[in-house]
Amino acid sequence: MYQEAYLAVETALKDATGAADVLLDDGGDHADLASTVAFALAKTEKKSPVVIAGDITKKITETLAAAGITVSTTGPYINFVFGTAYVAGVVEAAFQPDYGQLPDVSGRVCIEHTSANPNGPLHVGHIRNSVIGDTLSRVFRKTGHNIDVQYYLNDMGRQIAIVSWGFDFLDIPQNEGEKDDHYVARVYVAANRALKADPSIKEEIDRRMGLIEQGDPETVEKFRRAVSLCAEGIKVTLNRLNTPHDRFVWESGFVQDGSMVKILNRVEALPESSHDDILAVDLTECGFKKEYVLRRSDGTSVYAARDLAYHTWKGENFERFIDVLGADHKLIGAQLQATMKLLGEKAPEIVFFEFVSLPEGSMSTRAGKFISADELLDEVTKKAFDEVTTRRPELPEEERRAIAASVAVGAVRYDIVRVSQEKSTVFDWRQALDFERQSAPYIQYSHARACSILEKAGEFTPSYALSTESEIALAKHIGLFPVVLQTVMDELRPHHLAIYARDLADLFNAFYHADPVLKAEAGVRDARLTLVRAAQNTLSEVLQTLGVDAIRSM
RNA sequence: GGGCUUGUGGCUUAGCCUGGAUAUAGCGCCGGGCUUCUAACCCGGAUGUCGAGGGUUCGAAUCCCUCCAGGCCCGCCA
Repeated sequence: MYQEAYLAVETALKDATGAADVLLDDGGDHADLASTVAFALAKTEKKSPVVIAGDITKKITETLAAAGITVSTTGPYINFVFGTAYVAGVVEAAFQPDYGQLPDVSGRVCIEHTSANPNGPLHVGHIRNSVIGDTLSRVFRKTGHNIDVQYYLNDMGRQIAIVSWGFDFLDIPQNEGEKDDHYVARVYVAANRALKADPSIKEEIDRRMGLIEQGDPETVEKFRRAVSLCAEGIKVTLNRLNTPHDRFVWESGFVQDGSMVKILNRVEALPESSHDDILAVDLTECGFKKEYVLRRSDGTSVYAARDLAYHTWKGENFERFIDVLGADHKLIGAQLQATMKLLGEKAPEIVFFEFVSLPEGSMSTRAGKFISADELLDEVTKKAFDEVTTRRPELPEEERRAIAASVAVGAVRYDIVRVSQEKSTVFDWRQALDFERQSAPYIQYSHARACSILEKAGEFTPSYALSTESEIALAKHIGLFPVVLQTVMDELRPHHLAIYARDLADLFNAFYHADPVLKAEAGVRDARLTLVRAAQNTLSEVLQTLGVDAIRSM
């Protein structure tokens, strides 16, 4: 709908002016679209922009009127307002199930997100990765992509060697009811403490690192057990957050199947590679000062080597592959991309997000200094349950618990996704526990209100004759949903969708207060019910794309 | 030291890539609104040197340069 209207305006302006770029933007409060092309033409035509704007308006008014678009001039600005046909078209489209869903496109897309080291539970920093990655995944699905969501499990790292040492030498039993990943973190923290107190332990850790690379069965089994235990706990948290993965890819798999050695052999053949005693790629040509080390002088490989093999595999199986990574991976990520290109392989697209820190400083799993995602979810759920109990004491406890769970996940996700990813943030309990405007519960509440109206209304005949200011504003915003999805796709920045959802809820609430629905006279009632249904459907689709439950009552 | 990145009312934040009409919202503050479709709501008000300075332009929060401040990275760790 929007695309067609945009195109009609653009074509008319191009025909009238002959300009290649007719400088269209969204018009803000003034209009649905606005052009500042008159400024640009003022130089060449040696006339004032105001006169030019007037002339252009005269030329195109009639053509666009046929398309239901009103043209007007305010000083040098040419404004375009979409008419009733557009509004009706939007509401009709949004009335359909799956509004915003685009037809399937060919080519598989891999999105890798979270991929936190399995040495402890996910904390509030990790889940920024999960929420951004999962929201992008949902937007990709919504726009017709066949996607595979992956978690890369670093099961060969030093921290796993430390955990496995802790399990062998520290007698730390699991507490009653303690979640597996939290238990692993406790062992990890204790092992690190022991390591600090007695540096000779380092030798044993190094020995394990060598054994794991050689594929020593006993060591492999020890690592595997520790990693599995932690990963199972992490999966529970991911499911709670509505950020599930299609598969977990084990780092060690690329050593075992020989693909890492294969890719390292190809790297050795590169003119940019140096292999006196280590294997490294010289990336100074690509603007990097540091060489990219893949194999140590003792012959063992580093993480980057497995990463190269993993991404080569992705390139063989996916049209596009996107990694969501913390900003601390910017350098290593760029080096990976550069090396993949030198090898003639497709490079990953990388979405970076900045860090979440605590008011007292940055988080550290090793130091046990973090707020876990589980703790956050528990606290928010508790608050949500109290809220729902205050507001809806008549509901059975089971239902109140279900609402609280949906509200809590929504609140946590929205609090994260609403901020653009390039901003570093400080975790704030007050904000996390705020269920008012600019929160998912606010949007969920609008949706529940719409559902409530529709339930009370019963059957009605769809009608598209809208006229009041708040009706039109709401309908027009509904029409922007597909545009916003496209923006998120283009920029790989999901916060746009969060902002859109908040604005949509704002407009629905304004309409709700300004224009009565059920009590309106017959004809108006049908039209408003149609709008409510379209708004409810859009809110539901947006919430689902944000990974938030569109609950019907709260 | 070098690289990347952020700086918008007291706090949090959109807009910046692709320059344009009174800079987007929330929290907090002040004042109103529940006999009316769910008040997790709505309406109104106060609060801004868009980090600082220079430049480009008819026009700069937006582009360029310099500086200041915060975050991240610069390992034969992952």
